[in-house]
Amino acid sequence: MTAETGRALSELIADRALLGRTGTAERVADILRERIARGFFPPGSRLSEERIGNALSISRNTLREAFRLLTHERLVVHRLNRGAFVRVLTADDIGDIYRVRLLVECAAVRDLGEPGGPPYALEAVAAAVADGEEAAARDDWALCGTADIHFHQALAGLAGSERLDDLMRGVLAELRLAFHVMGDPRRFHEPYLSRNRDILTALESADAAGAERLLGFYLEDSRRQLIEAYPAHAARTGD
Amino acid sequence: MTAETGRALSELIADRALLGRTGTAERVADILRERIARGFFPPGSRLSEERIGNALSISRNTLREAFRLLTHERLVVHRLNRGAFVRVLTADDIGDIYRVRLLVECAAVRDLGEPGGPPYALEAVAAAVADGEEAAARDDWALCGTADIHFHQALAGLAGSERLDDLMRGVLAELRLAFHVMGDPRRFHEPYLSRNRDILTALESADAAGAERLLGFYLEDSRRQLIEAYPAHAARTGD
DNA sequence: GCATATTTGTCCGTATGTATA
DNA sequence: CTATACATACGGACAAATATG
Repeated sequence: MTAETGRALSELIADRALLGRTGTAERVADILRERIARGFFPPGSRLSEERIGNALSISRNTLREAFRLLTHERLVVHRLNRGAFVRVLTADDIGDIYRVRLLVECAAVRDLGEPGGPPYALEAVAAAVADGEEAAARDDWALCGTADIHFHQALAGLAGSERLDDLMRGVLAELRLAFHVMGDPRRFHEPYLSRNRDILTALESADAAGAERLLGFYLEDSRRQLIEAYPAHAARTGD
Repeated sequence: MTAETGRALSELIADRALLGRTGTAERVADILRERIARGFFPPGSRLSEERIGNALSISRNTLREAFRLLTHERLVVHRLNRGAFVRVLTADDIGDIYRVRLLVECAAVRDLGEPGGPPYALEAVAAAVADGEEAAARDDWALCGTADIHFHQALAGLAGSERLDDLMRGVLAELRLAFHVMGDPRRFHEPYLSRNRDILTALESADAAGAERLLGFYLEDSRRQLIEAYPAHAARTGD
């Protein structure tokens, strides 16, 4: 058992007290999803049915249902007769994720300029920008990464589509897997703080076209930086 | 048991011979997905664990895993302690589906005009148009609806994104649920045959902007027609 | 290459809680 | 209010595949 795995299991046991109510499988999936997002279960690690089932005091059948949920969110891969593993993204995955982001996020921002759309609801966007700046002030770069993801989720949310929200929630959760195989989160997240605020400012000035342009540059820069830094680690964890 | 349900169960038993190998739950989900798409299990019908499990000779645990898969595809809703039901779309759902279609399909077509994109791969689009025309010639309007969905899936596929393909596959499968509560499929599908071909022709002429414009009108007309015809049935099946 | 131990895949039977008649 | 039907979750069982020595 690795040190990370041991710590993750302690946290799981602590969470056990909270799952008394309804929908056990969904609750288990929620817990595992958060552990994966936080990096307690890093990409590539195996999710043992026996070990996690014992830690949470749930049956294998229930745990397997939770795995199914996470598999469909692409956070877990299921290899036949070998079990469940935390997904390891390829460089192609990252490219595809950014293709989706560029398409959806830019369209959501652009359509704000069209007549007949709902009134701007920038509260969530502004809150995410503030959270990111606050986290940076406290040198909490993991939290800053979370705020950045919330910022982009809020941008996509401006489209007002339940299905696009689901898509982006999933895609950005996947992207987090890539963050965990990158070192130096500060160097990766810090430069984008001010660019997030610039985009918010443009939106508040009703300059949808300007916001879209800034966002396009942002995503292209981010994609390039991530893909260039990625392969070194991918070679280690791929199979 | 209704007549439709009885027929569906016979078909399920016939399918039993095919699911001997691996991944039982996925195979069961495949079968149920096709039955739902074809309308053997119409929107609103209950999917009894015992009945279907007996018909397919599989255990409840395996069947429940199949239900989970379909639930995450939004084809099935799971009400706590009441079981699994084929989903009944609301008018809002249809509106959201068309918002996604407009955004994704138009962007996929538009980006074809940009430099550096992959070479046009219109084979699947052209094949879907031909399939639709052939089905119409044989008065098979269910098959014509299938071809129409394949046409739009192929359009979205021009973006070359695995995740967008998944999104559109799910969204268009949902849209099929709406088709099943509408009568007169001929009146609904026939007018769009020539419009599909017009879009294809524009793409073959490298006129991405023209294709995008035609597609936008198409989707707006289709959305309006569907939503106007929908509420009469929604009132009957909604709860 | 072979034998063993571990882990997963599938299924059953049962106890409990919930909604409906 | 009681009774019935059903879904949920559990624990145990066995076969099959994999990993380990």
